Amino acid sequence: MEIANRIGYACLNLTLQEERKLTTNRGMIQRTFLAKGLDYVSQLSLANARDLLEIVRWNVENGIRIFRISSDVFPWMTEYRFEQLPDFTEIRGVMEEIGRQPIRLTVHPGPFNKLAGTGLTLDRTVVDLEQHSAIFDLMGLVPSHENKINIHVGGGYGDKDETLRRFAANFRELLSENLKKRLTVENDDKPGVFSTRELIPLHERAGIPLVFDYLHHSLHPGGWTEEEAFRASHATWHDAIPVFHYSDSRRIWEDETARAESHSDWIHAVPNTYGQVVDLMFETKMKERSLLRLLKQVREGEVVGGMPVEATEVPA
DNA sequence: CGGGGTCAAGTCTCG
DNA sequence: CGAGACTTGACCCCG
Repeated sequence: MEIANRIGYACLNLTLQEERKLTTNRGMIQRTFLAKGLDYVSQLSLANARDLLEIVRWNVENGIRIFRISSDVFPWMTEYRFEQLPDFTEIRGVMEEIGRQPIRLTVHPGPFNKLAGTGLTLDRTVVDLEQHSAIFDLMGLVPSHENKINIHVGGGYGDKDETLRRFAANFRELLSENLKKRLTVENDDKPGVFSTRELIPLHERAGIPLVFDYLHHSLHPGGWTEEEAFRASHATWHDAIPVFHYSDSRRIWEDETARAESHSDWIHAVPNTYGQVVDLMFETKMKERSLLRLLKQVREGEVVGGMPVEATEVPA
């Protein structure tokens, strides 16, 4: 039995963190960065990369075939180029080995990235996105949406149509070819920003594939049913299997006092994929543990959360 | 060495 | 009008 083409989770492996103290999030505050500089950055980056390789291998061994890499592997990466790090050769060796693993790797740059922004905000966004793209270059990965760099538009600026025009123009004019081939945009969960329906013009203008997030859609459907938004998003992908994001609402399943948009610890329902092939990124607090539990439930033929379990194969 | 205050960035929403 | 949230807690100082 299979839930989706591939399934995955984001950034953090609780099992390896607890059992072997593995983490890819070693970082430093600004004061330390200014005091210690690139030597210390290099040291932490190498340690992060080595742990990332272990985590990626663990995923492959456990039937997990997509993984979102943390944006914290290279601390303060907007302030230097990777080639400047003293341990660059060694770091590159580890990153190349990560790139050779049979797993789909993605990133999700942070909420400060505003490609529809202006001035210094826009400048910083371009640098941050380019560095995420440079990570995939470092891993030797051919540019495509297989390794998506996924962001939100992240602001309506009072005029959504004009905002999307600015986003598309900045995309065309300011980004490298490799980055353009990797960038995707995700529907947001609040009326002030962009639902899937509102993002369609962005795809039409710039050819950017749309990531469909089920929970965000439920909070901000923007006049479309889940199936409409799912199918419209699915149709925007041409060079890779779509990656869609799924999380259950903590309020509905685990704690009625939680905010509706907060993510649950566990996976309670399997999303409807409408007969289409997708890769699913699960955003749960229990990370790989919630996926292992789901895979076990599927193997044992349980119907998860009363929803149909789809398709046909799960690793033993 | 454990606990708590603090930590780059933008934008929106809520209290 | 300030705090909290966002894809992800971790750093660092002090007692």
